[in-house]
Amino acid sequence: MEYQSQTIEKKWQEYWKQNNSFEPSEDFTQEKKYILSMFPFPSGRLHMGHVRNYSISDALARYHRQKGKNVLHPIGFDSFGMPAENAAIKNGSHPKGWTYDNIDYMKNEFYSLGFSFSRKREMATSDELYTKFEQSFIIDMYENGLLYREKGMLNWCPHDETVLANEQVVDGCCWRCDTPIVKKDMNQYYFKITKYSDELLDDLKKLEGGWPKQVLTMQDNWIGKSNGLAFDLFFDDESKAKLNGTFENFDVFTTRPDTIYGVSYTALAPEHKIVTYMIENNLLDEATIAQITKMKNTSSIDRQKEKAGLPLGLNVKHPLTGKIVPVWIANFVLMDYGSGAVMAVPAHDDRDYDFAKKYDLEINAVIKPKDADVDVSSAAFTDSGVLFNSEEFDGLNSKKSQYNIIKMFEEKELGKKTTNYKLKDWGVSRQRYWGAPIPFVHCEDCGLVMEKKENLPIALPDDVEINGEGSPLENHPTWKHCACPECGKPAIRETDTMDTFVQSSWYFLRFCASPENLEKTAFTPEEVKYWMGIDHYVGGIEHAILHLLYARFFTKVFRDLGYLDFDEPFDKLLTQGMVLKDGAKMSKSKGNTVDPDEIIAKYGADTARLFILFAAPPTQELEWNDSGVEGSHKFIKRFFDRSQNVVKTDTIPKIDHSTLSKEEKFARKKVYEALSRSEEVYGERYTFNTMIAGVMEAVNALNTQTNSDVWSEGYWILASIMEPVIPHTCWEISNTYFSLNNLSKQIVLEEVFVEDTIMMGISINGKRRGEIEVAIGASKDEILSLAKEVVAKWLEGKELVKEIVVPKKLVNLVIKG
RNA sequence: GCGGAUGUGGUGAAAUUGGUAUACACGCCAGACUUAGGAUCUGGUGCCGCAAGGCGUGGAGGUUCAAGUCCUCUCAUCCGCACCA
Repeated sequence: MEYQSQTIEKKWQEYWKQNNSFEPSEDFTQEKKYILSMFPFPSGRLHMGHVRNYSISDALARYHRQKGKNVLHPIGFDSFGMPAENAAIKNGSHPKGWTYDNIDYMKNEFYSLGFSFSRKREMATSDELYTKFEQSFIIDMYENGLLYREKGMLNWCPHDETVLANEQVVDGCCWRCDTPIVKKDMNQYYFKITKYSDELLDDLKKLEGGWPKQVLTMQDNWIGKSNGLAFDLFFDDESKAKLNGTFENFDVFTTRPDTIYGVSYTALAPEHKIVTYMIENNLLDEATIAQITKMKNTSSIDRQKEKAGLPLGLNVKHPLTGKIVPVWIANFVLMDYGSGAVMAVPAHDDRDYDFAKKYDLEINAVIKPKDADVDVSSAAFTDSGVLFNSEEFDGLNSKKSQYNIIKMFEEKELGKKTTNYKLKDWGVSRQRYWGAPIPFVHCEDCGLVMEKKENLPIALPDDVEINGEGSPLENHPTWKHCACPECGKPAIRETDTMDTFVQSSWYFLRFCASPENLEKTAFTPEEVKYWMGIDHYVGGIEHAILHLLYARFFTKVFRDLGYLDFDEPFDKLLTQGMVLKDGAKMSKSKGNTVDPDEIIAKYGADTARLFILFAAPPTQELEWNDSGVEGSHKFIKRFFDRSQNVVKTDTIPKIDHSTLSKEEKFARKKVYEALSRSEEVYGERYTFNTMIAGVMEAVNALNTQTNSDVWSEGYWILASIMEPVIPHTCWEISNTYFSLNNLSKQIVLEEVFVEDTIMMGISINGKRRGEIEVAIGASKDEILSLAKEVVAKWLEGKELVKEIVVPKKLVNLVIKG
């Protein structure tokens, strides 16, 4: 029989569907594995990145199923989001119809690739049931002070007409459409993720070993914890008078208190409240105000190009020396970090230095290298060192003096030790239609009121006009009008919807819910206790910060709300590399995409899966290569074709190893080597490419002999090992010859590795000069004398200095002269 | 600038603890079978050299009997963060 991918693949896909082959058991006494790939956005069609993602998780799922584990390998769709609305604007489709059509199409693609997902647990986050539970969680979070509404300067994307979280601003532009963002003052809902800053940071330690180092570092940097000193700078009397007595002081933060005697000016962010006050009260001349306004309206990228600022005509007193220090506005001071004001030590900070040089401000060095003088004539000295010109702290090193100076500030109540974070609260409201409505109501009498849980879900109206102008919910004629849940009077429903990252922050918990209970609860404590944490989470590195940080945050919140009792959701994280073509990431705009459907039609799903897992280890980039795909296809054909040598059997053949020929023994050894390598690969290393290479070697070795028992045993095992990679082919072979009995746990027979003789390399001074075959029990002397014979011509006339025998590996002879 | 990686044949890549560098595959070359081959099978293929031999894991040193692997320095590429006080 010739290999017909179409026939075989259709046959088994249908079989798996009919037999519910991949549904997890509800028996919680069994050992479980929860294997999850990051769920996709239903963009329309699968791309190769998806195929790679799910090929990896499917291989792991199928492997553990063979091992007898209770495997949860679910799939869903992250189905709210802007592209559905953009499609609506572009071609008049309805976001809902567009989304669910895409889901249907993509589901078919998934099953045509043979992925072993639990069909009963399929879901989409835009399902009303999902929204219902999510809104309920939101209410809980609000009640517990983890969600709040506040007016603030927000990142606004003028193109998408919506607010963005700090995390969604990339290089000052919208992460989705690349439009430069502007700041806008408006009301917004926030999750209090900063409450968990320390825990999110500290628990990264628990993930070491399970998560890639790079991701841990990225999260660490993102949280951006830094320790230092915060203290107040007081205005002199003249400045106080200028400010009409409204401000006495402002506070600053520094991580380098050791440099404090070098302060020669201070700087405020242009958005600082003192600056705002001065502008509003006409304390600055028009030219200055114009400059400040211009500075504020400059994008963050442009602001970075050159340091700029201007003096405010105010002075503060140095907290230790009492010296008068001028106050400036500087464009490099960020309003949203620390207090939006800094003490400037140009001698020991690059930014302060540039600024001081530009405006000819004092540069006072107070730190010098341990055994040298400091020179700040051309650049700041930013290393730590030894203090001088620092009164009582002279001669101390930076570290020691930091401690002492903070202590002194605290004793004199001038300031205190402080920790700052880059992490900000997560702004979650979006002025869009296709998202989960935020379940609140604005009542004139009662203020902001939560919706009652029995009224959930607050579902989206279907009859909306989506034209890209404003918020469709805001513009809807009736939807927002409702009765206040508290007093019953007419009120206005919140028209903002939630950031889609809210849905992806808990979907993995929803998958734990038994299909029987879907209507009743989001999930039960027993269900999540059994299935979580996720044993393997597979996805792209692009989610290293946003999604993974938010999901960790939600897990901790849910723990504190009593829904679950663990700290971290993802035990092991596998970040797959990108799929490239011609050296660049596959993308429609570059026109270098390969359509999975076409590959399936031409070669079959198994070929696509094999190529993807064989061409590179999963964490590395994968270069798409058409002839490589051909090669994978050829191997499957050959593997299928050679199965003719197998004799039908329901149990693995028993073979007396001692009676076999050399080739037969070798073939068995290769088969079992492939098996033991597969254990390592599926269990811990995930380098599927090496495992597949091992199987290819085994097939090559089987091909050098004709013993039908050896063939049958070999295929019994190889079809089992390869089933997670090329499931259709392996089920076909296993069904034809083994009644599927071989798709189960395999046992490594150590006897096949026992050999009578062994090859050893001979090297002289570390250079390979020959090899010998020695009996397995040969003594060191026997080995040495044999080795010397083989390399006799190299030893002639030389003095033998040392002899090293590494058992079963090699002999190294050291010679001189 | 800070942080994280990665550098091995013509190509994708192996080498688990320092122990025969280049497994497996692609490509290429030769042969077989074929009306034909972009099918299939068999063999060859790191580089230089007729050979003996020499040289080879980005580069330079070092440790070791032995280094792709460990140490020091350096170069290149990729990714992330980036005026974070």
